[in-house]
Amino acid sequence: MSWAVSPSGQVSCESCPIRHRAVCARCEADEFAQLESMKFYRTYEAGQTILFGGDPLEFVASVVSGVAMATRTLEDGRTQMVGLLLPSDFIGRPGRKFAPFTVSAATDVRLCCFRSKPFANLIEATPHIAQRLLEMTLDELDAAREWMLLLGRKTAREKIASFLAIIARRYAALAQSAEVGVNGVHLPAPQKLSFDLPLTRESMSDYLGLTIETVSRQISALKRDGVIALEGNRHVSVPNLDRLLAEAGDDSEDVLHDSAAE
Amino acid sequence: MSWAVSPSGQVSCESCPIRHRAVCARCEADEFAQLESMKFYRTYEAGQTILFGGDPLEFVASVVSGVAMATRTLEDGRTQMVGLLLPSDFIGRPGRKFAPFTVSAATDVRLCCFRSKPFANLIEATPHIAQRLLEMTLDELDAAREWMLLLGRKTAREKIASFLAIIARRYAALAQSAEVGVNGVHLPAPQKLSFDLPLTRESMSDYLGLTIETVSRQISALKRDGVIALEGNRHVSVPNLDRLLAEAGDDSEDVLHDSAAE
DNA sequence: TCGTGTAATTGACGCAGATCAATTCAGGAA
DNA sequence: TTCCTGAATTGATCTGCGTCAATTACACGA
Repeated sequence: MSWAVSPSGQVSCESCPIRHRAVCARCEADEFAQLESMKFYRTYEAGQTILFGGDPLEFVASVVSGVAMATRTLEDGRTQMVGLLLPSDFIGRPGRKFAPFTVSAATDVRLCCFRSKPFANLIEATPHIAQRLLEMTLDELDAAREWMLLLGRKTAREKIASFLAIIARRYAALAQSAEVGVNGVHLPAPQKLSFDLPLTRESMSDYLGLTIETVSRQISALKRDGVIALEGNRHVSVPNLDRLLAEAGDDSEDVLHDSAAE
Repeated sequence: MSWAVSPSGQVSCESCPIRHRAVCARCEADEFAQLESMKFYRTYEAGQTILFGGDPLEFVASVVSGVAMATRTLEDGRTQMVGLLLPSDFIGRPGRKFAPFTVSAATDVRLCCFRSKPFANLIEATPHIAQRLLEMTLDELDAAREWMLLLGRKTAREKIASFLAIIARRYAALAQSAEVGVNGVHLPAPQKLSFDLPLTRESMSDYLGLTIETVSRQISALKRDGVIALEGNRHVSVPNLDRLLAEAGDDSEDVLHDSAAE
């Protein structure tokens, strides 16, 4: 099994960077105290497997920092990423006993963990956690549907452009809610932004349903065409976000800016 | 807008075919009475649009009978199905104001509808509905992840075989829970089954991220190879389910038989 | 600073599935 | 039954992405 990395220093929930976005976001003081007493941290290095598909699920967790990947694999080794887990995202399902996919660390990752059983009990008792979990699950389902459109119908170039737009947007949201730079993201001005890719080319190919070579070629093509610029392999800057969005081929960025708030 | 079809006879929840699977499955008598007083039915003919993407969402609904499709479309018309809605499946999201995708009827469809606002209020008040909705949403997310693996990494032949397996399995589950034949499904013996396809070839191509021609060719190939037999265009029989599952290429049907029950 | 191993790029070529174009088939109306 | 119309099949050809195979670039430790 896999919970193999040294735990490290506890952090107070008060100062937790994902306090207002994670599954605990809506908790009242008493619920919060319960969670705080149950929680423990795990850290993983880039490349480590956090959880093998099919393994018994003894924990659920929130991603505190770093990026993790959920992947599914066919018999012959073809693999598809089915979830990209950024800070505040939740891993696990109350009541589920076995992992339906493999989870691994794309960068160094810190998780805030809870034992499955007590967490499931807590959910029964505290509607605020269940409510927030429903909200997050519905958001994830929206993202999955957009991802399906990408996988089924977009060209390789559109896939790359879409991926870059997704990363830029999600990091921008994180940076905004934390009000600090995260993972090397900077937002100097609206319309010009730059960020580090959290994934290798191989992981990008697993995300997009492409080969590593096609990913590389299309990134080169977007660079050649001036849609993006690269510093090193990982750092991307986007001189014109609208141009990138146009390359992504979506009919408009409407739809997903509809908030779930009542 | 779109709620354009004649309502028809009310049905008591007691005798509702989706009573034990839909969003109302876990309700107590009093919650149930509230739902019953709020509900109203809508029916749609095969091919009708139920809801256009971007339209204001005034209702949520459960599919009572028939099959509906959620689809997203790119500017140039490329279309991807992002949800296949069978009886008991839920349409809508509490708090969402606009439809993030188009919903249309693949067969004649009957919906059990609730106005959004009162339904959202009810959810706040009754944890059993929210719990059930969370469970259903998590199931849908599992299905979306399997679908992503299919779209990103499976060959055309594997996609067709997977689709047939999914339809067979979901209908089998429905038939089981209703204990009656549904939509022409029969289960004469374990290992030999037959059913009607609820989708046209075009809808199948939208589901699978293929063209209609490729769908047709691969169905012909599976028939030629004896994996399936056809009567007419819609009725499929599967002489050997294991053979079909092997063609679908999944590493095993493990994973998804893990129940969400505690 | 220099190696060294892994990640990424680039090129040549092949093929699965898309596209374009006829037929053929199925099922409902008269 | 026969006609008629949209759905489905089948064939010929094209092409975007995958596959195979070298380089080349980069990050990291000595």
